Amino acid sequence: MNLKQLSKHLNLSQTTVSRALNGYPEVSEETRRRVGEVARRVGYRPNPHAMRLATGKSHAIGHVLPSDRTLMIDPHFSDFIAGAGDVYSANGFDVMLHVGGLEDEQTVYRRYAQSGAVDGVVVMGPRLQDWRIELLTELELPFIVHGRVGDLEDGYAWLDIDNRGAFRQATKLLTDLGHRRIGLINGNEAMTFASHRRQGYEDALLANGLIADPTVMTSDAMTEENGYRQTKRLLSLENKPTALVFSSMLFISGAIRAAHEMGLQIGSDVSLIAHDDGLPFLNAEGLVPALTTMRSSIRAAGSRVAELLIEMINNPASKQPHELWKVDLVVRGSTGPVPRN
Amino acid sequence: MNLKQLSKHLNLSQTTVSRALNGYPEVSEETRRRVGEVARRVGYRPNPHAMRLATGKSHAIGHVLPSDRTLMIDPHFSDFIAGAGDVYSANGFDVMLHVGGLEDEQTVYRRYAQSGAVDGVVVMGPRLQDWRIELLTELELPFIVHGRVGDLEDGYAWLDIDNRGAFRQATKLLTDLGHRRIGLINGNEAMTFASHRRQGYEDALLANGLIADPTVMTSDAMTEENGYRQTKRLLSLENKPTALVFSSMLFISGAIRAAHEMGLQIGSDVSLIAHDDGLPFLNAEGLVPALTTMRSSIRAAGSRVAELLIEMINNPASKQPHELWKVDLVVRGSTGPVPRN
DNA sequence: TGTTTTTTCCAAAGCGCTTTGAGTAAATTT
DNA sequence: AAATTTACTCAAAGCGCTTTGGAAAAAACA
Repeated sequence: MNLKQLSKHLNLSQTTVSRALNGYPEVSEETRRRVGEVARRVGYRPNPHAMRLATGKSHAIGHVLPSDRTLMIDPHFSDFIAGAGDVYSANGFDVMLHVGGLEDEQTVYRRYAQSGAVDGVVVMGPRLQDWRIELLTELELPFIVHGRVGDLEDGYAWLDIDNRGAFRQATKLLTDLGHRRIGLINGNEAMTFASHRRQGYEDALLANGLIADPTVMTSDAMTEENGYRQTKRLLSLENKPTALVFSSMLFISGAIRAAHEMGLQIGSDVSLIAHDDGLPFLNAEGLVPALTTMRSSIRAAGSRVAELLIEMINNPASKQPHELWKVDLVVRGSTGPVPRN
Repeated sequence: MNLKQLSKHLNLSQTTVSRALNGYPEVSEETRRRVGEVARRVGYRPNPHAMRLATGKSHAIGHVLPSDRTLMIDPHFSDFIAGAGDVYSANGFDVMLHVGGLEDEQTVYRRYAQSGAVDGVVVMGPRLQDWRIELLTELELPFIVHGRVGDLEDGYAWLDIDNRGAFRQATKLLTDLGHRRIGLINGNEAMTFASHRRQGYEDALLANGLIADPTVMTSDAMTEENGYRQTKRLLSLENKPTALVFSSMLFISGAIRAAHEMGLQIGSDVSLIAHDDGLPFLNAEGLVPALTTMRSSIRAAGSRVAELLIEMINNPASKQPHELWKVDLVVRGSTGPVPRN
């Protein structure tokens, strides 16, 4: 059933029916009601391709997974998109996903922009230097970044969590507990989030007159295995740290394993604290002892990013949103006073 | 730059240019070459919406995440789609993703079918009873299932791994090592894959004259926490199992944690074996001892599923593919002879 | 009553592509 | 040389929607 048939069925012109359906004012309430009624009854659904062709709007959002995508993004993607998806579909937007393939990432964006395949894109996993911002700006394709590009705050829309503040606070918690030698097990620091986390960590150390020691700082793919290796390595050092700060829950199982293996009690012999994105298969509270975390729902971020982008699309005049989310520090049993000896 | 402009530029009709570009035979090689050349030079790209409207083909594949989606799907989704994405983009297909939202899942499929928004869909995470097969068949929307629906093997396209065989083999490995009391820590058995795994486990037990004991079998969300809890619970039983079979690596960190905590040596006091989908952040080999696994790349499955679906779409006459993949059993240090005492 | 404004509706022109049905020039047959 | 085939190319008609520019009918005004 298409518009033509529907309008014939109603004894109205296509124009009127279209207008009635799309809420234009040039049609009487009575007519609108009648049209809506019949449309519903016969199950009329406008053909999206025709609509897109006619309007030039695609009602779709693009998500392009970087081809050099890493563990910084992948395991978190499902959750992020789960949050965003709710919002998209509530607003009648489709999501167009692109991952890998021969076509290089830049080409994909160009294609999106030029063809109007999507009305906007969300940029995930920004790096300290990120060509995507420039490209998308030039292409005039609306976009929002989940995270930030280095310390750049203007000229593009973003939603980020306060990684720096979170790690500052977390590290401060440890120094307040008397720890003086604190390790950082970070993700790849070419990524902005990891860089910011390191800064926060260093902030807190500096505030205590401590200087960050590269020998107890790592920057690596966020895997269980690296969590294990690095923890083991750091805790085997001559001058070993008494506390460790982790950039991801993905490290944690490995870290716990390493600590156990070395006969160290978590929360007393060594304090652990991790950033927790709320991945549903890794619950910080279920650990023993429960893990002290910096908690921030990546899923909620997904929802909000989607909202903001849709707002930008519907209202291009609105000003670029910049949202910095506070991260909650949840103190649990894995952090304790520095062991004396 | 659109077709009209391009054809004017070439002094040819739109028809000829279109045909030249799309490989129709009615155009001379010389013309085709020239058209291709110029099109490339000016960066002509057909408008996808117009193409879709004209042909009725969308060149897009739908992935609908179940609204009651679970941990059976989510953490694996990124990897599956990473595999599929390569194939999609190599073949010029977009992926249309739908997750959650108000609109119920069934409506989404109906919309897809009726509007031609996608040329086909892949069904993920099939259950023992799954309404999606019936619906999609009725809608005549090409689809392929990753997994199977209960024991149904015909009437729809699928690619599955031999879960039953894998778990039979894994369990047999344990019985061969002398284990007689073996626990199963499974995912939600309403899902086909989990059900099949249980069958395989039971097969092997039966083959040894053992009967499956429900007290050492669990069916639960695949999380670290449940891995810990269930392992701890089972290993605390009066008549405790000497070996455990896990349906997912997601359980494993928790399980190891539990074993450590109880002072049990993995591989000697208790044997562990898990199914490994190859999630990149959880490496079975990096564990200590390295974990014995049933390994099957979910990413490779994604690629193959995509290939098969595209083949079905391009060639509707072809017969429904049914592929059952063998799962490799990789024996490592976490399994050993039953402890005597 | 005639004129102007408002309300309600419509015909037709796109949007950018594919595809049908023909037409012309060149090559081949008769 | 005429008739037939073959090889190329084209004009025009969709695909199903939105939207422009009016027109007719109804309401308001003079």
